[in-house]
Amino acid sequence: MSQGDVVGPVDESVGYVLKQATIALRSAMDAVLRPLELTVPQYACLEVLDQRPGLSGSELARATFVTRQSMNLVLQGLQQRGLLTRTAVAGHGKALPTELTDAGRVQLRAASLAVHSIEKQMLAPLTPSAQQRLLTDLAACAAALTGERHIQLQQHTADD
Amino acid sequence: MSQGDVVGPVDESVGYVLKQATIALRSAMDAVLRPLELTVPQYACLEVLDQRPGLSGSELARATFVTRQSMNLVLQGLQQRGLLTRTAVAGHGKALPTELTDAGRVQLRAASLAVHSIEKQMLAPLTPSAQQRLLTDLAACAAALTGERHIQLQQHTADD
DNA sequence: ACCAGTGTGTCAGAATATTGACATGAGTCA
DNA sequence: TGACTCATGTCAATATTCTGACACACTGGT
Repeated sequence: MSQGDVVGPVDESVGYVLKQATIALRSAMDAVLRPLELTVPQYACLEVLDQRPGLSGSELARATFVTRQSMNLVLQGLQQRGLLTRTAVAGHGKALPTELTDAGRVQLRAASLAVHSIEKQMLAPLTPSAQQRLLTDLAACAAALTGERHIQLQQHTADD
Repeated sequence: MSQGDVVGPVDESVGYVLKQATIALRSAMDAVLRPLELTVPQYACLEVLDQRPGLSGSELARATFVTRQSMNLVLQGLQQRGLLTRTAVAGHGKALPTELTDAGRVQLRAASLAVHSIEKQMLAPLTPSAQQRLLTDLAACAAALTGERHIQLQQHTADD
């Protein structure tokens, strides 16, 4: 913004590369998830739920970056297939703790294997340390944007 | 898949971190784009079109990772606002080269500045070399997935 | 005990993107 | 020249997601 920043080709933009990677991963994921009759949001829901049982729909929604309403539809589909339970019907108004059933865990196990295989393939061109660095840097980038309310105190870590 | 791979917390998964970063960027982008009355897809279209004038709708769609149909709607909106032109109406059937108008370029200039500011903020926690590395690695990851038809010959580059 | 404030689940409507399909024009090859 | 294939633009229908809104339950303070 200060000096005359030439825009440069789009493929040097974070947004472009990020979208490219996201699309590629998303596409590969629902290719391997389709045989299991699972969508990506459904898989994400199962995965989070396995690691943090008893989460409510709203909490699940926040954890998977969707709205409560969208998560609700996901949960309905999963519940109808007997993959999870929601403490019966409480009529109206309060948090419904959600948990995986045995069938849900079985399904998740298969899905998790498939997805991890994809992620492994995606990271294959990178060395293990480069993989770890990618995750760390990506998380830092996201934090730099979401925590924009505060001034990020930039400490120059001479990492390379 | 071979050895007993513990699934581990989701936040160590590429997919999770990738989605996190994508959501953060997307959200920040349409926050700064909204005052300009531009959506993210619209901005992407303008940006690509500025760098590669004369592109057809289908080519534009591929460049921005959406379908022809979606791009068509984007183009219609942009055209109605006088931000781009499409060589009149050719009735039916053939590629319509698209170009930015002067107004389009002006609008893009403002949008580009805003978006670049966001991207800069996003990459702020990283050193310049780490930023470059992130882009490169991300592109490599995407390529590893989209070019999955071939066996990727893994050449161990001892980079770190 | 009362009452605002917050969080949650759910319903309804709108917006957006996708899939499927078709007609048209261009290029290729016999 | 004619037939075939391919790519493009567009229409229609479907699907997915989001925004807005409401009722209900728990928590805090008074």
